[in-house]
Amino acid sequence: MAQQIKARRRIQLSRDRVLRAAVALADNVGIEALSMRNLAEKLGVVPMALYKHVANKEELLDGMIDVVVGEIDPPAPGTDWKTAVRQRILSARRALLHHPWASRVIESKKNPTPVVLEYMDAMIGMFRAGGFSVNLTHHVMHTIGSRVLGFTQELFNDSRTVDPEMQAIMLRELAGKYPYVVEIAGAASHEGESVVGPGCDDQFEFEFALDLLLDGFERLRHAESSETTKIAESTG
Amino acid sequence: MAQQIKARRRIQLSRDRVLRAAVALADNVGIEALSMRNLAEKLGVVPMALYKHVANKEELLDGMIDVVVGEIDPPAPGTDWKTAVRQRILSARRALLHHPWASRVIESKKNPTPVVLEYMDAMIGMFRAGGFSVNLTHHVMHTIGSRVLGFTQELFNDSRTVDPEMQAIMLRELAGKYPYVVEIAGAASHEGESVVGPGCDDQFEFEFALDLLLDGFERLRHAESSETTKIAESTG
DNA sequence: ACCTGAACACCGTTCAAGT
DNA sequence: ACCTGAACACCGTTCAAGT
Repeated sequence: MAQQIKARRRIQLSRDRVLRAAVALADNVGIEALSMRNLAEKLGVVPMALYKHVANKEELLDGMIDVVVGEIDPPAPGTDWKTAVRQRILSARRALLHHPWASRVIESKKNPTPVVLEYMDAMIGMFRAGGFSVNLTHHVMHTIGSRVLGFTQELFNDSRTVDPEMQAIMLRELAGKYPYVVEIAGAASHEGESVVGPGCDDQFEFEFALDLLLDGFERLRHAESSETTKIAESTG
Repeated sequence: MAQQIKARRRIQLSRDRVLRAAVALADNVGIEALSMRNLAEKLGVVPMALYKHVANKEELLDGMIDVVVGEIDPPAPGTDWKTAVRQRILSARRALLHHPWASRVIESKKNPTPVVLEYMDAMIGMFRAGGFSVNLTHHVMHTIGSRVLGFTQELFNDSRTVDPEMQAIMLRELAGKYPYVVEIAGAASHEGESVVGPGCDDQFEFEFALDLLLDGFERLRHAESSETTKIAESTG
């Protein structure tokens, strides 16, 4: 019996196994509850054993990001830039939604991991292939911001589990203090159920914003290329 | 001498004094180095004394956010929605830039503080006064996201102090691996100085994105009101 | 040479003992 | 009743002692 447990613990620890266990643990208990000690226990290993495979917690988090970004579908070949960008971003969103902690960890890093850099490079390449100039592509990438990885920081953070206390307060007192907020919150939840929650359709809002941005980019690209055409005509 | 020190420590501790000291400390040493023990020492007070004025660290952070949001200029009266929104957001940006930790703390909260709610309410009110429907305002607020408070999460986090190691790596190896990233990084730093850093003009990029969004919103509002006019005409 | 238990220097917060 | 020192239950990581 004890031997069996020992045998199970003997499954070779590898960087990959450490990272996958860390991702699973963060998915289950939340990123704030993920600790080196905690993760080691889950793997049936002494805390210091982890340091064979990751230099420190920072590197562990880097590796976890790479696992998540690795779940993003490869770019679809042979489509126009707008469709290609849209599809890839929505795929990134799907991956990120499976790991709610990932966006926060990505933000907290000050240097992107090679895997993230590769993703960004491919995205920039889509715009360049679509006829955007280097400069316009640069501005466009800044404008799209974190949405390029499928997330935005929501100021009202968690719309799924609305604090019932918050909900109660909102309805009585706050309707007088924040009439516009309440007006919008009320309009968003015409589905029934509750008056405040479950809030709005996050996917719809994400795509609404994404499409507004992509339409804006398209307009700027046309303006840019007609600029060039005009110059070519006047000098040609 | 000892009496003098004692006297200084006797300056009445108040919630306000605690919050201001916390903001100053976070400004100086960074949010990750701000601890209850740390802050207490700065105030010449025993750690537990703080708990008289804030229930816990969470509430301390809430209070700190309120201090920062309180630095945002009031909305300018008597201008069109676009100018008013633009000015307020740029003022928010100015406030947030003085406290680099603030955006991260705001994001990490799951319920907005009353002060943030009030700010949001005023912003929503600007759109409503500008003729936006409740639904369109809702979508617009989601689209603008955290930019409404003057910040976006930068995926390449700190453009001011570029890691020299990163810089060195980028130039040699990575130029082959991430050609598009390097192309953009190169174009952004035509000022001279260094090839990668100091990167791009954050303020320009922020305003570029903000204006693209505001233009998009304006277009949608016009589409919406001409919709209404058409219906009014056909039924009138 | 490799592995690992104990220890270090922190945290936020509880709680009981002091005034 | 108020204040506060010690203690609790954590953390990431170092380091020396064991094999």
